[in-house]
Amino acid sequence: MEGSTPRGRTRIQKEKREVILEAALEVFSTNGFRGSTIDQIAEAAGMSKPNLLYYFRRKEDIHETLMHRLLDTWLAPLKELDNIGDPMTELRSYIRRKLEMARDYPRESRLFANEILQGAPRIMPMLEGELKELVDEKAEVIKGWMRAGKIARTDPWHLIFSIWATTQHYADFDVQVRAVLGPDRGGDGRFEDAARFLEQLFLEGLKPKAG
Amino acid sequence: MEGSTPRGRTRIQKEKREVILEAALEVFSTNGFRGSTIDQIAEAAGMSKPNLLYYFRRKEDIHETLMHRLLDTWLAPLKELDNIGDPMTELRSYIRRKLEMARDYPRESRLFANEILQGAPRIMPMLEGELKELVDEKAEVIKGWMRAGKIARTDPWHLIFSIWATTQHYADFDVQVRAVLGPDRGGDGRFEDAARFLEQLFLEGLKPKAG
DNA sequence: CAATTTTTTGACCGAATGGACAAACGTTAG
DNA sequence: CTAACGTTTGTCCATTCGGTCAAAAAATTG
Repeated sequence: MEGSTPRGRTRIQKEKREVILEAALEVFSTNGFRGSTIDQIAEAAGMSKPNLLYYFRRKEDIHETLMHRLLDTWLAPLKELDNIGDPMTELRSYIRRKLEMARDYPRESRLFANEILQGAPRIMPMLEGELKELVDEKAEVIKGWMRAGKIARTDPWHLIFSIWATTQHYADFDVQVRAVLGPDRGGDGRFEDAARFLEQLFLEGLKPKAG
Repeated sequence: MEGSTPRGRTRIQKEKREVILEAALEVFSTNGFRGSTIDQIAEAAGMSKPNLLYYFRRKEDIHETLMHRLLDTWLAPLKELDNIGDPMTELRSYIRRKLEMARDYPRESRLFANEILQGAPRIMPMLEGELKELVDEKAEVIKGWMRAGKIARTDPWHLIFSIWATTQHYADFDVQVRAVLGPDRGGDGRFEDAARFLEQLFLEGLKPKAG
């Protein structure tokens, strides 16, 4: 007999859950959690509301599943920051990768931003646990680079914040960026321009001082 | 008694409208527009729902009034960016002022962020009009500094974006910042640390290259 | 094929929500 | 006192929304 949480998931269940999550990502990221309705998600997923609720019992279950997946993807670039390679190269790669994620996964970025903006009610423990540990660990790596005179001495935590802020800005504030740049400069090239600018800002700004 | 009610708005009306806007700022900035209810705002303002609706006919009227005021305040620092003073000093002042606004008016920042995140449905014309013009104008000022060799050559628009992103990050992503910094470093001092870091990043990153 | 299980949907429910409205309340002027 | 005006609230309404349920429709299995 099957238990309360059927581990055995049929082919249809797996597929439909994916379709729902994809639709929910679209809807949640543009309307926020409370601003989204199950009907909207169901329609975007091409099924009826009761049918959707057959796969996810509650609206919040969809959001939770989405958020849980997101975090793994989202932190992957930082995890790759390694103290093996050349510090400046490592930093440049990290900035590049984060900017690429803002370009290729803007919905995920907005979903995350929405959650944080509202006070992170559903992922607070994760921020104080997993995320803090990871950042602290990488801050140590960066501190090592500073001690070795490879990059300028500064606050590693705020350095990480500034990389997050500047790169995610191009996903979260995309409409503003495009509006300000206008039709000519606001096209696809904006990410290249941003990459060039950020690279210059961070690499020059973090050049080690003699002495 | 005559002339004591300019433009047909009594003293009580002015006062109560202020109370409501203050309450609405609190509620909207933490729950978003759709996530906020008139009842919540009314309770925060210390009055009944019908009474609130006596001062603002619709929920959206409150939001609109709030948003309109916000924009003036929000763009003031950039308007002050002047080509009279020393470029580096001007930039430092601008960064300082923006960071102070993130510290002192986080609710306003979140309200704005919420609006942009949702695609700026209510303020799009403003972004493409007033805001774009202002930024274009200031970009010219910055370009002048670059031509004069006062700061490094780079993209002025993305420079402005990066200042917006890094400073507003401390308001919009406040919970994440505090969670990552932890109880010790996440206290009131975090803004001083941020100011020090950002100053270093931008001033070093924008130092003019010889030649 | 029939039996059984999984998937889908129409109809429905209760709670929340934005908003309307008239009655009541308070204040001031005659 | 009354009349007039601005303010406040209890009550009500229509809609929306999250979620349930039973029963039909596919799909799977023996």
